[in-house]
Amino acid sequence: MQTPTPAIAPVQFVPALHAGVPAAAGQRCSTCSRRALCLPAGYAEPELQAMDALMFARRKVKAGERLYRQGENFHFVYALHSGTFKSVAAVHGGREQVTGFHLAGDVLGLDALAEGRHASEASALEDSEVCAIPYRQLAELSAGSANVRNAVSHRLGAQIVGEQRALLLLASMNAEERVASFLLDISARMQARGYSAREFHLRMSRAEIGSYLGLSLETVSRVLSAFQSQGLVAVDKKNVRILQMEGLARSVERELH
Amino acid sequence: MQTPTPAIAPVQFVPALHAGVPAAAGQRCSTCSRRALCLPAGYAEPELQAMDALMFARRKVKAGERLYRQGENFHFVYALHSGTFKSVAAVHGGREQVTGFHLAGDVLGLDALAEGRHASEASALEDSEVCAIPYRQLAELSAGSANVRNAVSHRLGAQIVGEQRALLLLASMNAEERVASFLLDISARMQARGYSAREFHLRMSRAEIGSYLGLSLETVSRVLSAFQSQGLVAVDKKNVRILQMEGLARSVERELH
DNA sequence: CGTTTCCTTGACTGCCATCAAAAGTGGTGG
DNA sequence: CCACCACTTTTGATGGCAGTCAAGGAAACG
Repeated sequence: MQTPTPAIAPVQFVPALHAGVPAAAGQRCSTCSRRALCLPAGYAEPELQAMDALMFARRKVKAGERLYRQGENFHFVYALHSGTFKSVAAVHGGREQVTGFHLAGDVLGLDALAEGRHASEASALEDSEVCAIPYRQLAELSAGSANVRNAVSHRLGAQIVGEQRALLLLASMNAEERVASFLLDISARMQARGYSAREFHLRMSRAEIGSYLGLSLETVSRVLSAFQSQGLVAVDKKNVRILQMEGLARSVERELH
Repeated sequence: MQTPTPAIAPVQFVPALHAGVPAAAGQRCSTCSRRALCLPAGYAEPELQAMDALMFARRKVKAGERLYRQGENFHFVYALHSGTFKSVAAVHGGREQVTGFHLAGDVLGLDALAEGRHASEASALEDSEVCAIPYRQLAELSAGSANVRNAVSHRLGAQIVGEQRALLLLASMNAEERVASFLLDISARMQARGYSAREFHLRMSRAEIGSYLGLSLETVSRVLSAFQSQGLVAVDKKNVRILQMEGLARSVERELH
């Protein structure tokens, strides 16, 4: 059997500053209030100091602005300090597909690892702040520290597992199960960030939820109305209050009739 | 805002041998015919020697046997030397969902990176051989070598991108587009391994294809029959011959009416 | 050779997309 | 402050795609 040339694209690191957008340089992880949620969770003092030494920039990103675009060269991973983002992949026919939503502490941009180019774009759903961490420097740091290696690996693994969960959702759930699953997911992530698990504000539109869940925006709206009339949730526009957490959970798991 | 305790589970490495199954120890990447396809693609001499020094085991896995199970502790990543595997995640209600198919050169088991436990199970679709590489040793190797780091990162990134592609498929394609997309994917991967892109043997059942594509097995069968009657493919049981590659590609992209 | 599993094809049903319209919301500028 | 416009959301009516149920046939397995 002939072995063709390896399919591994060399990762290009261009040591240029990211285009546009003023940035406050020199952020310190060691004094950051979001540290426990973020990439440096579990770092010891030496690694924290090393992260500090990177002196990476914190950028403000306004609602609707993009952090990176599909096909763009890979320079930075972005730690989401505050705000909300969506990831969007453009499909062949110009249509867009939302592949994920991101909250504070999430790390964006890892989908560029394979090809050295971003496979999706990330845009802000509200005014947000991100720490732009040069990936090459992070990789170098990981050579010297098992903690850094583990943290990066953990993020990558979490993204893989998260996408697998989304696959399960899309492949095997009906509309009600998908929407219930979505609400519970957001709820758990809000709680993990210290917010209420029972009441939160959705930053994304029905159309974006629908794209993410593989449903039309009308179906999302209808299911939310149905949940409301069943007394499971109270929905007022983008504000959601969960009234019966277990009822929602049952909506997800009731596929074994 | 209160920051809760970090959600990072410590990865447990138990230095025990993998249970059961006789194994031929001491494989050498440097003399392996699959090297160019596999994890060590792009390694230089020093890294190859280091991989050789791991002296990891090659295991034979018979059709139907499992490499690891959901929830099992993470010890090894598996480089698929020959054969075919499927990854399966069990959903809450006992139902199963195929999350991927794997061919020679693919690396299995990376979904355990996040939690230290496998998030899915891998079972062989035919008699196969895998190289069981102790992850802890691979991680240590990656501390010293940028090539090893890049190779591992590249695999992780490829898995992320691959799952994103599957998300797009499930969220936005109809049955014909999904099946066409599946056939083209298998075709491209066979070609990348030096086999014919136009004629191959599917190792998986219609039910497994359906689970992977989010379709019923009957629908998979019907779409294959339809493609056959359109002269796009010739299907005989599990043997597939692609007659009009462009026709299939058009089936995927014709969603912009 | 019998048994089991897999595949194909048909008939029917139902879930959800699509089309459509009305009501609500937010932003802008006169 | 209010009028105006664009956008989002909700709700209804309809139709189509694919799931489900069912049965016959083919292949694989022991």
